[in-house]
Amino acid sequence: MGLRFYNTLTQSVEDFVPANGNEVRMYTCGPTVYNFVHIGNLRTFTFQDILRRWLQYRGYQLNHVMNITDVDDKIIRNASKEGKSLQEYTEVYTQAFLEDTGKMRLQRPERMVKATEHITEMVDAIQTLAHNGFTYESEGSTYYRISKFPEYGKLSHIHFDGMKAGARVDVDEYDKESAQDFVLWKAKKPGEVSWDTAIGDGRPGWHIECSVMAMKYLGSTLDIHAGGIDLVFPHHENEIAQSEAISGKPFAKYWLHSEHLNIDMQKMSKSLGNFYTLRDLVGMGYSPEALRYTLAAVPYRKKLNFTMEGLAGSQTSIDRLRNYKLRLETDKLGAGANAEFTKRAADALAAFETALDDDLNTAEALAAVFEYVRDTNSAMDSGAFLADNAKEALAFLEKFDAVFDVLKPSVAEGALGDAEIDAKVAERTAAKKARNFQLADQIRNELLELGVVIEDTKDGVRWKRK
RNA sequence: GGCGCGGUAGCCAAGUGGUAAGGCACGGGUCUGCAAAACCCUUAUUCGUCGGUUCGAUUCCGACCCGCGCCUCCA
Repeated sequence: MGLRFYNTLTQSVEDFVPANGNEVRMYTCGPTVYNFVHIGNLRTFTFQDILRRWLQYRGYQLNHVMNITDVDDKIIRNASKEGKSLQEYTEVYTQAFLEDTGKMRLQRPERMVKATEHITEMVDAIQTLAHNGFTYESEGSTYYRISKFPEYGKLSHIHFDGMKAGARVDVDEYDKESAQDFVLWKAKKPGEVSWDTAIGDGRPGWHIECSVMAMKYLGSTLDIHAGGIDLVFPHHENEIAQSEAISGKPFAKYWLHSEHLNIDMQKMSKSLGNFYTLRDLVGMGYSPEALRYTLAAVPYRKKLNFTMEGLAGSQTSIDRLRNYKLRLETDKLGAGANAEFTKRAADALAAFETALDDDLNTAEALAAVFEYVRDTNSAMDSGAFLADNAKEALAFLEKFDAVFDVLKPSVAEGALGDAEIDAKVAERTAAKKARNFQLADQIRNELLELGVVIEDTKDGVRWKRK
């Protein structure tokens, strides 16, 4: 079976077949730049990164657009509170976003686009919607009339025919004809940033930017649209309503949504004091790779229960893989290949690929890796694992890392260069040979303080940076 | 009230109508001048509860209990 994804639109797992051969046109909802990204945001972006990498692994050519929302209520409020312009304020968090996602090793989309740089296109789109009869004006704002779009609710599978008892309704939005109608263009309020346009002086509603930018750069029907599960309603539902009312075509074929994470079984929130950004965790001594691994290891449609114990465990898991790689590179193995392990390498790779093809089952993919690592570690001990098998293992690790990208340490190299460390290690080895253990231990401790760990193995001494 | 997700070893977590992956932690061991590091082994007769279907269910069906999400801004 080939690559397949769970599609929110159809609520089923479907074979993935993009419209144009190998090209994948993908749009993902990026950050609203009013703060540093927290680990919940990063779960979604890490999922999107795994998705990107797996599509590439499978030979697809990506054309991925991500938006940056740089105008919205929170941004306007916070910017004015700090006495900054919109640009000054959002620039800080846009840069921080790029830095943080870089540390997380998230690939950059082919194109990142800002809402404020597409005001003209949004106005055009709203005028087209007006022309097609999907809008109405009220007190200077323009609204989308949901009743004109019968398929409204098809993504979130919410039925709006007849309000249910208990459903909450915005009572104060009296200027809307219907509670589900949403704003396309908000009339200017005193003191707020605004654009004076053909449809009035104001600013865009939240949803229109994504419809406009997605269609501008990717055409009227996307292959994949992805985001966090909370965006299904209303954001993505509204994007569909807007886009399809403009183009008359399906907006996206596959809708992929990632689940949220909890912290120690509870929702992450500032009031509970369990709210973390990448910067917080790095400040506590955790590596970005440990977070990356933690977020990637649980399949994206499962709620992820984030714990500090789990984060530390991820670092240990990564270390184990790094040690394994180091061992493959340094152990003195017999020449040739053991056919048994050639087969196991192929089997492990097949299991790895099958798991990721199945709606990105990262947990199962990792199981395939670790099972192989354990088997071959034992075989290296027994001598059954030969030099060419090690090459196969390294090739497998390379494929693993093309997706998970956790093997390369991101810690600074520290004060010592490789040559200096080699010299120190040689000095210690000589001391050991002379049975001057006091000097040997002293050198070992010195190196340890500089973040270098010495390992005595049956094939000699090797070292690594901690 | 509507829609949806989940409850598998101390923790994280995969999975299937045929008898429970993997990771972390704990414990044990190998190696070692001692250590460290590394590596290996061990850990669920059992998959929320109660019924049903079946030769057989953790896996299907029903009921119930518990936790969570969305329906309003939210990754």
